[in-house]
Amino acid sequence: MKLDEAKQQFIQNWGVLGTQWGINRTMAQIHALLLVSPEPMSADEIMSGLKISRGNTNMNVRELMDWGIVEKVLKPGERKEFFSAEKDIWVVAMRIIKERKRREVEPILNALNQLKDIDAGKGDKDAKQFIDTINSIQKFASQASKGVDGLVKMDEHWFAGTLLKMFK
Amino acid sequence: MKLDEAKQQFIQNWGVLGTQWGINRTMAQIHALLLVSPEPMSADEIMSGLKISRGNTNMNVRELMDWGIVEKVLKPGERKEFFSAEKDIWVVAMRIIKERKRREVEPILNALNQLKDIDAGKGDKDAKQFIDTINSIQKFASQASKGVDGLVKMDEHWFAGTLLKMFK
DNA sequence: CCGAACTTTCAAAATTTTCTGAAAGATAAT
DNA sequence: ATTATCTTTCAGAAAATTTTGAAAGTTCGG
Repeated sequence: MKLDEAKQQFIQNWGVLGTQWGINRTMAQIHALLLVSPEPMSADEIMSGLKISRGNTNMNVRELMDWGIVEKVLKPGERKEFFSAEKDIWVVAMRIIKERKRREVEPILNALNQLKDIDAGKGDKDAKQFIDTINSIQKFASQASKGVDGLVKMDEHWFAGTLLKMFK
Repeated sequence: MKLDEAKQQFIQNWGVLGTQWGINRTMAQIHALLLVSPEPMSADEIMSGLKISRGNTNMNVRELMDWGIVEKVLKPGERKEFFSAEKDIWVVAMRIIKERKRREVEPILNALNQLKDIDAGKGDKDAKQFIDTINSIQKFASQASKGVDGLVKMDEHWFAGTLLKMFK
């Protein structure tokens, strides 16, 4: 298989995986493209590389930057902006997990809290069961959330230097 | 807040969370509805509870059963089928994680394997870098995958009885 | 200031995903 | 074997998401 062909395949696969995980296809593809590009790429290069419009490119690159897994790179003497993806997959995964937790899990946890505030007669079986369900979801989510924090913190500190090299 | 109101809210929230994680809104809502229902529900009850069509109901209930987090329950002397959700959130989470791994992560890992098969000259820098990237993704994914297996196995065995009670 | 080079925005169009409802398929009682 | 009850299917409709591209905005050198 030719190199370019392999890159192309990789980009497609990454796009599909993205969709399945609730990320839009193009965003995942741009990420893949940058991942396998030895050099930072300009908006125009991304556009022609993936055959997508300027607006689409701009929008999704910006979102990738929000996620902290793509950065803007300026080349001296060039007017254009270039973009490059974080190449360390472990770092990418940590950022994504951390960010999803912040954006999605935390708001839900808050919302759940309000739900426990129910007017119920003393012996109201149903209300009790409902509150139990909510409680158990909360307990689970907050444990998971702590687990993530732990992982991230580990990574940010010394652990990064040693054990985690195994993942690379 | 009234109990029904709270349930309603919960269902909506769960629907939103589902969308963000690549699960369709209705499926998540049906799951939520069953989660907070003290009794198993029939297709008709789900339809009227969520104001959705029969087809939609049938399709999504079936999918939830595929995921192993909802089951069909037959009541003696009733012609209808009833459905009930797994109430233990830890079990739900394990099933989902395990299933997503099987359906999504494993196929990608396979696909990646083929990509390393590249015709490259000996000193081909670019090809080398590409292969490195693919390798590191594979290594990461397979570690993560093993981690999941470990978690699941733990859960299936004795651990369930002890430490994991913390999550409930 | 002006204009060239580039980036951002956003309304409308295209695409993808989800949902509906009627028809066809089961199953069981009579 | 007929009918009543319930489930499944699926083509077309509706809704949601994504993409486009042209116009507006920005920035910089001269």
